[in-house]
Amino acid sequence: MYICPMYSSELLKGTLKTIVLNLLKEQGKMYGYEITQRVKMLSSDKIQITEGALYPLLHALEKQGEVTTQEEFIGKRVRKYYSLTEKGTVSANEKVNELSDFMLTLRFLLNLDSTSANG
Amino acid sequence: MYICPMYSSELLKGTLKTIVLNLLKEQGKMYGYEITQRVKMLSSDKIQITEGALYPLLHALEKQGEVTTQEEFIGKRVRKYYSLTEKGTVSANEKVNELSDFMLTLRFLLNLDSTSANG
DNA sequence: TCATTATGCATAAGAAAGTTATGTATATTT
DNA sequence: AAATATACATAACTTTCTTATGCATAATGA
Repeated sequence: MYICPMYSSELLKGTLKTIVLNLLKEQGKMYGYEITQRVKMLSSDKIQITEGALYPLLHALEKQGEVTTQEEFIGKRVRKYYSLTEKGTVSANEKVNELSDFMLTLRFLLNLDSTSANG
Repeated sequence: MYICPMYSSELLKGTLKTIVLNLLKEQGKMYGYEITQRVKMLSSDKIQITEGALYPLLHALEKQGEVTTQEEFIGKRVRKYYSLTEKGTVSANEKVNELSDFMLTLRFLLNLDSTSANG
């Protein structure tokens, strides 16, 4: 049986924060578990954000004033929703632009550019 | 005066090994300093590989049998040339393919696949 | 009904892979 | 002569993950 391989973990390093900020920007507000599931789904299981990586990141973003939180109770269980502040929105845009630029540079460095005019 | 900004260092993590293996594959053989300079040039100074990152990586690659070395003297100064073994060539191809795939996934995740011509 | 899986948060210990700093030495440029 | 460039190497430290653990509620299935 074929197991869809995840990317080696080094690759996620450095992009996780960008992914999370961008999701929050697009979705308005999300809670931690939801973020892990959405990334898993959107990446066809090739990116699985671990809780040990995500929650500390979210806490750090809150501490730095890039996100605010809002708790909601589903029955007896709490959900902690995160949404971007203005600062976080700026940061999200910057991060996405930088990563996009970086990927262009990488494509050039690795000679991955198709023969046509784009890149 | 405008300083061309380097990418935040997290981004390089996870891609350095791929970059080095791919350069060696394309160039046949290279020495450490040459690698740093080529990446700097090809990236318009936006990626600067530090020696503290590069040399330990090259030593690890040699230990794992992915590269072999060959010393050459330029006057009294030594240059240590690295070239890929067969194993290293396989590894280079795998790494580049994985990174390429990962970037596609990222573009999708981050909604960077604009319908128009730019990104 | 009881076990398993899913949902949902959190944190601590450890590993990986960089940065920064330092060291040594030769060659070139100003 | 001093500064910069070339060329290697390694140690201490930091960042940022993974892995492991813990707690608790909800849903599913045998």
